[in-house]
Amino acid sequence: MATKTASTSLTTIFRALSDQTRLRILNLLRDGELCVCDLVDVLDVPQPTASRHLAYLRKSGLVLARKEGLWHYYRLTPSSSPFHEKLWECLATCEAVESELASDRQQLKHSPCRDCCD
Amino acid sequence: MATKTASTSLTTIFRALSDQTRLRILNLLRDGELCVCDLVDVLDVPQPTASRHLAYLRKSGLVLARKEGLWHYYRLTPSSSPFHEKLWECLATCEAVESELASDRQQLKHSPCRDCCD
DNA sequence: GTACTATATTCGCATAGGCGAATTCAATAG
DNA sequence: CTATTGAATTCGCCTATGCGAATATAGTAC
Repeated sequence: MATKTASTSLTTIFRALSDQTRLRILNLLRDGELCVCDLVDVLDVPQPTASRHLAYLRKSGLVLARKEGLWHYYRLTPSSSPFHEKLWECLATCEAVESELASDRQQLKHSPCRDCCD
Repeated sequence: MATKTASTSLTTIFRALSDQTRLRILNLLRDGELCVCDLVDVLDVPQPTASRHLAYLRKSGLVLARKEGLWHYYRLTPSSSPFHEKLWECLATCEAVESELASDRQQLKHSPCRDCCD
């Protein structure tokens, strides 16, 4: 199973971005770390769905997790290569293409859960 | 089928990049346009495979095709938005991550078919 | 210990998408 | 017209992956 890991790392990363829910998660994390409840709230998806996609993003190395009591905070992995840096720059331009991404972040600002976790 | 087109255009593009063969094709096209026979030669894949992936890239808007007699030339779609531009910049950094992409382009320089088509 | 809460994982199912093989289409040459 | 060549498409088959539902885990409070 791990035989082709090395040669497929880039495709794994792009595949992580090829799902609307994961793209929305990554876009939301651009503002800083969020707990799963924040994401569930803004994305309006079942909690297991959010967790599943976060697991995918963790495995592909795009996000990092941090536990604090019951809350698990996720954040974007800091860029560690020119590729990684360009990828985040590319992510930052996605909002201009899809309005849903922009409205997600707008909603985040007014989220009551966001305030309590901050 | 076209109901969710608008909300999935970004994911469609990232999915196009999430396949190793398509990634190799896009990377090769960074040097300029190539015909299908060039790609088949360098990628070492069956011709229908190359055509199938090129069709995918065409539909996702990442490449443009041009006919000239029997030959079909493909090239990267010129960037038309900040997102598109960043995506190509990101593509340009992929070679440093995966050596296969770099060796593909090396091979292209020595390809006899490349010379005949040029 | 039990109860509660936040998150993660598993299961079963359905769809998407990749591949090899064969076929078809398109353009040129004779 | 036929033959040839470059490219595209179709057909089965198989694997990957997304989802909803249910369950499990982990941490806190009592």
